[in-house]
Amino acid sequence: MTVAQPPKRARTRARIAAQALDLFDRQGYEETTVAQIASAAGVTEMTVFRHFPTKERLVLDDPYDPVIAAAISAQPRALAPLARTARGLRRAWQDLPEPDGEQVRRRVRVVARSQSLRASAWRNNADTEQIIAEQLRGDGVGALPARVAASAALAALMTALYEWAEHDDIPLSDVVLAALTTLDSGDA
Amino acid sequence: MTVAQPPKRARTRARIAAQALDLFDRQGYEETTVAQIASAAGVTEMTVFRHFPTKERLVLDDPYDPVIAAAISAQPRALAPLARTARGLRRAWQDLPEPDGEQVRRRVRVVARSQSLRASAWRNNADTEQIIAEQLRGDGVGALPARVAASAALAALMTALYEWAEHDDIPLSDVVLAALTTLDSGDA
DNA sequence: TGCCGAATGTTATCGGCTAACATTTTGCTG
DNA sequence: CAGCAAAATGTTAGCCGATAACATTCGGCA
Repeated sequence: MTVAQPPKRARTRARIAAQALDLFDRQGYEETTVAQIASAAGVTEMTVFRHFPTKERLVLDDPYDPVIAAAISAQPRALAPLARTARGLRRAWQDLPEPDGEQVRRRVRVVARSQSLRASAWRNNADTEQIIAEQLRGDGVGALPARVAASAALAALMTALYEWAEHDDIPLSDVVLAALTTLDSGDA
Repeated sequence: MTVAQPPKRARTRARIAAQALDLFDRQGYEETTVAQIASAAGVTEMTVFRHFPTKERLVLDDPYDPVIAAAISAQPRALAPLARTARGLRRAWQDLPEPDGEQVRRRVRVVARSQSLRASAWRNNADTEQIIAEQLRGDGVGALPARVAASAALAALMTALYEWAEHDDIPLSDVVLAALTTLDSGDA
C-alpha cells in the first residue's frame, strides 16, 4: 500500500464530515466542539485535525476556480469589468452541475448562520477573487477595477447563496441569476 | 464616582490600542500575541480583554453606519439598486472627514495583510450591509437585490481601501471614487 | 503468517478567551 | 485630609481550537 489512498482513510474522513455537518446543523457551528465531532465519529480529536486542517474546513470547500476564470475570459472585452465578470460568473454557473439540493443547502445554511463562518468563507474566496482579478488584468483591465469587480461580483454571489439557503422554496439558479442581474442588468 | 467615565480608563485603553497597532504593523497580526501587547502596555492580558472584547477589535472599529444609510436614502429611487448604493456611498464619503492619513493607513494595512483580519472585517461590515439593505428595501427594492447591492458595494469599498493602504502615493478619495465608478459608471 | 507503512491514539503545549474572586486605585464626600 | 464606594486592574483556573513529538494499532500484500 504505497500509492493511491486506500478506502479506509476516505471512509473515516467521510464519517467525520457527515457527523460534523449533522451536529453543526442541529446545534450550530460555534456551539459544536471538535471533541464532540470526534466522539460522534468514533475517533480522536487529533484524527479530526489530521483529516481537516481546521474546523472551518469541515464545512468550507471550493473546487470551482478554474471554470470561473475561463468563463470570464470568454466574455467580450468591450464590456465594462463588472459586466464582464457578472456575465462570466453567470456562464460558469450554467456550466456547473446543479448541486444535489438538500445536502448543499444544509451546508450553506450552516455557514449563513454563523457570522464567523461567513467571515471565513470570505477568506476562502480570496483565492477565487484573485484569480478573477488576474484574469481581468490579463484581458486589459486596470488593477483597481479588476479587484473591485472581482470582489463585488463574488460578494453578490455569496449573498445570493445565503439568501437561497434560508428559503426552501426558491431554486438555486433563480437566485444566482437574479443576483448577477442586479450587478449587470444587460442580457447575456 | 458614579456616572461618567474617568480619564484613566480612556488612557489605558489608548495605550493598549497604540501598542497593539505598533506591534501589528511591525510583526504582523497573527505573529503578535495578546500577552505581548499587554506587557508592552504595562498591563495584564485580562485587562486587554476588558477594554477590547476580542483581539480583532484592537484594529477594527466602525462608526459610519448612520451617515451611509442617510446618504443612500437621499438618492433618486428611479436608479437601479446598485447604482443608488454606489452613489450613496460616494456621497457619504464626501461628507465624511478625510481621515488623518498615516494613522489610518497603518491600520488598514495591518488588516489588508492578514487574511483572517480581512475576513473579520467583513463580519464587521455585516451591520453596515444590513443597514444599507434595509434602507433600500424601505425605498421599494426587493429583498434579494437589496442585499446583493449592499454587499457588492461594500466589497468594492473594502477592496479600494486595501488597495489604497498598500500604495503610499495615491490619495484615498481617488481610490474610493474609482472603485465606486467601477460599480456604476454614471455620473453623480 | 509476518512485515511495512498507513492510520490513529497519547500527551504536552500554545494562544485566544471567559469566569470568579481578590486587590489596588481613584476621586468624591464629609 | 481621611475614609469610603465604586471603578480599574490583577490572579488563578479553565475551555476550546490547534500543533508537535512520539507511541501504537491496523490493514493488506509478499
